[in-house]
Amino acid sequence: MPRSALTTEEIEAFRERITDAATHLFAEQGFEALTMRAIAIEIGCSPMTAYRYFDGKDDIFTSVRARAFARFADNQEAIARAKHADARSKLAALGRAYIDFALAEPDSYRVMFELTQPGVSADGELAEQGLRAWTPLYEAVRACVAEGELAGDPLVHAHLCWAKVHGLVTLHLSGKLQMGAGIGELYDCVIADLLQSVRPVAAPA
Amino acid sequence: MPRSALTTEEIEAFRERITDAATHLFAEQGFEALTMRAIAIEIGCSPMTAYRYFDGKDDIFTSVRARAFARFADNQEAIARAKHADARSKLAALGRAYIDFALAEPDSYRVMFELTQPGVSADGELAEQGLRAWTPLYEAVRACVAEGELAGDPLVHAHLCWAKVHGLVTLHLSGKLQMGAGIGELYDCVIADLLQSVRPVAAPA
DNA sequence: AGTTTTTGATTGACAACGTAAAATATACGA
DNA sequence: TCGTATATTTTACGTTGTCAATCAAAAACT
Repeated sequence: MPRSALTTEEIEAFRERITDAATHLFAEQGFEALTMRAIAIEIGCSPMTAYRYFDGKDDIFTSVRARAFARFADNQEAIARAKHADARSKLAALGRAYIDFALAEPDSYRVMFELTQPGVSADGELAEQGLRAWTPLYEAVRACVAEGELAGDPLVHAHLCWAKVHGLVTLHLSGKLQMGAGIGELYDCVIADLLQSVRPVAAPA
Repeated sequence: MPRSALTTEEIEAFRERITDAATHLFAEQGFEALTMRAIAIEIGCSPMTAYRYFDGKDDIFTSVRARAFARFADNQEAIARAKHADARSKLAALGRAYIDFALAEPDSYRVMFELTQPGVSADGELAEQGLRAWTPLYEAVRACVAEGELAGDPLVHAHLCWAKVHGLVTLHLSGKLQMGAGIGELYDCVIADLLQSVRPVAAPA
């Protein structure tokens, strides 16, 4: 019949090459340099070749985001696997790692959270890696509940912890913070605040 | 000599018309619909006319962002002017108003914080309105310090408060929160956490 | 072996984008 | 009325994402 159809592995390999090129271009020269033709040059093929492996540019970008989430999830999972004195210090370590990752790779963090346009499907690889990235923090908070360090709903408190680090990182990366130096102190405080909020507190008004 | 040059007021009026049209287009059909030619149609003139009043599309977009910040600043200042029982309840009210604004006008909030590309100048109308929007929160925290509700650096704590509400709102608007309902509870908790963090606490580890 | 058929990759083209340059319209001082 | 400085439009160029048509290659059947 036909020329031997591409294996699933071959397809996945090519998808990975394209995602690699796109990730590289984005990290190197920013979003507006992420072009179909630029990707094609990087790959060494025609601009239309990518269309056989992706639905279009948005799909490629979604793949880039999923990869960024995957690397972030790897990072968080590694911290979660490491030994910690107790649940609270584990949570603090996860928060530190979260911030460190975002500041070490601001482009990755931006592509994960900032350039999110509505209309992307909630399922697929992106959702899966996003869940992976979120799980360590959630489990750490649940552990704090199990050890009696936390009174309320773990889901609520985990979201609160996430919002604190995410908010500070986002404001920092977009240049909104008014304090030039002393940012380190600010991050210390947000970590301390993470731990403080998981102590039993009076019910909110 | 020449045909009478445009007055400063006329120029400002035209700039406002363009900003109006751009704001409207963005809120109505999203970012990708914000086009030079679409603005021109909305205004009723040629696509190149806007270039006499703005440096280009980025400049127009910056003006849209400045306007969004201005409306947000108006909102915050109104809350700050109102009467409150004490400094802590004033801070809580500002936090509530922050969240309410962001959820009521997600497009405005997004244009303020999400689509921020590096390279925009830090001065001008945008920076001015951004400062206006930030000041009420900062002053409220400073008042908490003055009333002995807060031990540390007001600048640090104000940034922390900002990060908390901004982080939660941003995660919510980008669809990252895992809790379908119960979001109201989450926002209640972040407000409570705002107040809790301005109580004297032990020095961070 | 030669032809057909199926699949992958390329080329060409199109509409839309931002915007530089050239051309045109407009209104006042002479 | 005419000249000139200013406001606006027209034209055009390079780039973008992507559809349609074309090309290339390789396995299967005659």
